[in-house]
Amino acid sequence: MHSKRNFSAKREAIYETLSSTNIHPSAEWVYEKLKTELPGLSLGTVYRNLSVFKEMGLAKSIGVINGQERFDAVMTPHPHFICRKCYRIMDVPKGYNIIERSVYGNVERECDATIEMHSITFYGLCRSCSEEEP
Amino acid sequence: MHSKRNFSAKREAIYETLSSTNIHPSAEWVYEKLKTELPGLSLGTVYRNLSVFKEMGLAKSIGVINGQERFDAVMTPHPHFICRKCYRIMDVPKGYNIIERSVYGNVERECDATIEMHSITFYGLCRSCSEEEP
DNA sequence: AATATAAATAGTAATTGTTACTGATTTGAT
DNA sequence: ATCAAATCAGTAACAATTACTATTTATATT
Repeated sequence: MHSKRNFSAKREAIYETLSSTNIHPSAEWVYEKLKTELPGLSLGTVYRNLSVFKEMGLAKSIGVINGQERFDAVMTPHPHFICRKCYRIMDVPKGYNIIERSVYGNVERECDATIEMHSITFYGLCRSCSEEEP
Repeated sequence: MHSKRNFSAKREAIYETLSSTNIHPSAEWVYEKLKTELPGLSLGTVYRNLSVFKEMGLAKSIGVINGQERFDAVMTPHPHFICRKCYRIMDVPKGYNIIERSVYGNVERECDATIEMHSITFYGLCRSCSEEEP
């Protein structure tokens, strides 16, 4: 739709890689994925561009999972499931992101703060990890 | 109640410091707080004991916030509010931790996984940070 | 109480993910 | 084609955390 964004070739490739996977990759993963196709790519460039995307509102951080920051180009708010064993991150449909009306106001009063957003994360074991549990 | 736990003096002090604050401290904060009272305390000891508490089920991680892991000794599941500017973490009453019955089952089906827990986090600006916004 | 055994610690070094810097390259506008 | 601004590679710096080792402290046994 809006594919011409005046991105440099590398920036475009990084965005393309990020947005066409659902694994919520780390910078390292994006770098590994691209470096065969773009031999002259630097890991620093991946980090820098992921920051750029965050500032532009084209990507967000899922948080630091097992020591690495994980990213998502899907900007529609939705929960995630994180496997406590393999750290796989899966999307949960946005329909499950609902916090009951009235909660925002109540939490704002409880915390004396302005709430701008919320996030819901489910934790447990993915299928393949639970099959190999003790 | 269960104050005699056969903890070493330092382990006890670290647990006491962690459990008697509601700021959800980092290892560094616990260390700074204790080092006047326990001049021979090592930062590594704080890290190690926080890990021990996690393994023992006496503490849990709130996640890595602004580059530092933050801890909580309150084990009853409850949401948190995190200020996006000062990274203050506040407790939200556990009554707001409710995920509608049926959601766990649905998410398990959607993700092909076993859900063990969930976490809800609210983000925004705390009072003092919103007063100094541009 | 003395001694053996295990656990915990200080202090330091090593590791890891990430960020900052610098000089070279690429890009976009003229 | 030219030039200023943006982007980049490569490396160094950084910060949080973990690992390691020698020493100390606690616990158990006699």
